[in-house]
Amino acid sequence: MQSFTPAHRLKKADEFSSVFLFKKVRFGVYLKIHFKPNGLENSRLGLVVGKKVHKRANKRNYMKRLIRELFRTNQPNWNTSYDVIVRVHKLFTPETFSTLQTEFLSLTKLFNK
RNA sequence: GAGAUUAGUUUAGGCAAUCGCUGGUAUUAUAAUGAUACGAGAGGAAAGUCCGGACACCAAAGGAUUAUGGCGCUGGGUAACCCCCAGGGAUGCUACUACUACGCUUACAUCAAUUCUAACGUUGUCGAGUUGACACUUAUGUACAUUUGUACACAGCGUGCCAACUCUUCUAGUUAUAAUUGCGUAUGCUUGUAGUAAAUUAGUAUAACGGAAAGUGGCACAGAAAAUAUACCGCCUUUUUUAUUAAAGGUAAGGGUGAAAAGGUGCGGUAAGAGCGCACCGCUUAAUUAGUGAUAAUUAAGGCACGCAAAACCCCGCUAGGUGCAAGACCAAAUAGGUUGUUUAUGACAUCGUAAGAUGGUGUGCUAAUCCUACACAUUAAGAAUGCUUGCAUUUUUCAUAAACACGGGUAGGUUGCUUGAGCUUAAAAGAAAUUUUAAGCCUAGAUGAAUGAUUGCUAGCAUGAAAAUGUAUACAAAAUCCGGCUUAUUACAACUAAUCUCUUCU
RNA sequence: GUCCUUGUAGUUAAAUGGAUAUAACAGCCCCCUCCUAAGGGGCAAUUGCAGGUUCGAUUCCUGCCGGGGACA
Repeated sequence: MQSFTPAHRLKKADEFSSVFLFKKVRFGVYLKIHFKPNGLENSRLGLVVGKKVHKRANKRNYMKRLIRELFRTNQPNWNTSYDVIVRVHKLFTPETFSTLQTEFLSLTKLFNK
């Protein structure tokens, strides 16, 4: 089921820091993905988009929405449920969206069934 | 008329499908979340946080004063304003008028210079040199007084001028004609160029636009003088001298300095000058008239006394209590703690010592937990009743410690504040406008690691293209308690307004 | 979210509203030395940006831009 409810969000600071401390990272040109398998029914997503990527809020919000959409469409294919934190460290726009999509899929190929 | 640029105002594409997200309403299940259906879901600046408010809490009897900050032409609008509308004056820019200078075109006449040609002229003229005379200059010497001056004599160099002689060149010079250039006068320039202290008229733009005649301070350098005016070069008079040399006095027109020079321009006037007098303009004061008022106009008087800067201090008038929705209100876990309440348990012991105290035991702390060791702390007081062995025991109250439960505060967390409002749309009325009033209709985001997205199709539009068609479908930027403004960002699309420039046509 | 503070050579600082913006260290060039060090001389700033007030602005005023910090 391709849905995205509040149960799919990482919210507390403890949850974030536990994923960071697990120290499993995958790098790409635009993204950095921290992940940790959790024992829950759902995978959960956390996003980090810093002000250094772009100064304006509308561009940062756009990037967050795109990543959330990719997470929503792809996470039912994963073998178990993970806690995932995606960090953006380069600006992308609607023109570079397709390269971002291929990058995200290659980075999350590990999780697939 | 067309195009471009700049500035400003308005607008900020539409319809549909699939998969998702956040609220709302209804139904239904479960017990607080799920399912189904319906309908809603980002701006003109949501931004910057620069002003003004609503709202909430805190403080505060009421009033006044002081300090500090803000504002500052007039009238109106507004809940309020560093906001808006209208007006006043000021300043800048553009054009016009007037004046000045320069340039160009054409014409005229005369003068000057240069050139060409012709005539006259060669007993001439120009240049250079030598000699001499005179004048200036004055070393030096002598005499007299004494740190220097006076008188006399006076060489040489140099300068000026005159005379004579010598040398060199071959045309100088005069007259006439023509050409060129310059000056002058007049005319025109179908926007020629540049400027103008105080000014005229029109248009347009700008803004922290009270007071410099309450007081204190400032105005570098330059310059005579920088705010109590003053006199460098000058101008004039008188006296003086061989001499425009010197002295005294008058003056501030002109020059010079500076960002700024003590009302401006013109005429008269004067020895030269001066608001000394007059005309126009500006300034000050008073009166009258017009206007709600800022202010304007007119008249009279003054005769310049009053330079700039308050975005230096300051003075005058008006105005402001503080903190911000993370305000504030409510519910409330674990752990710890509470001058709270109830119940239960334990304790207030032994030896030595006159006493102070010491030792041991017991308890608590230190540990994730247990034991040992070390360390730290505590080991305390008072009253009543009953019994008898009369100073002991028991009971009880108070006290201390521990545990449990309750209570209240309160953290994490949650709920609320939260969106019906100085609201929006339409119409009518009042007003010059900002704006206001009335009537009818409407409900239009509310997130919290923070929703409003992704994909696809059609289409308005834009670009390319003869067409078919192809491409693009976009600028600046996203709510965070809510409103009114200001400031800043943006032209992608479309419309309108103004200014400037270019091109074309007509007169 | 509400506030405070600050911006000057590469760095750290200075400056009365008055003219080529000052000093130290670092950098570059030249001199000195056989070479280096030390020493001497020079260069290097659109005073964050844009407006305004003023005869004149690093300084005064306004608006933007950036840096740092505080509260909870």
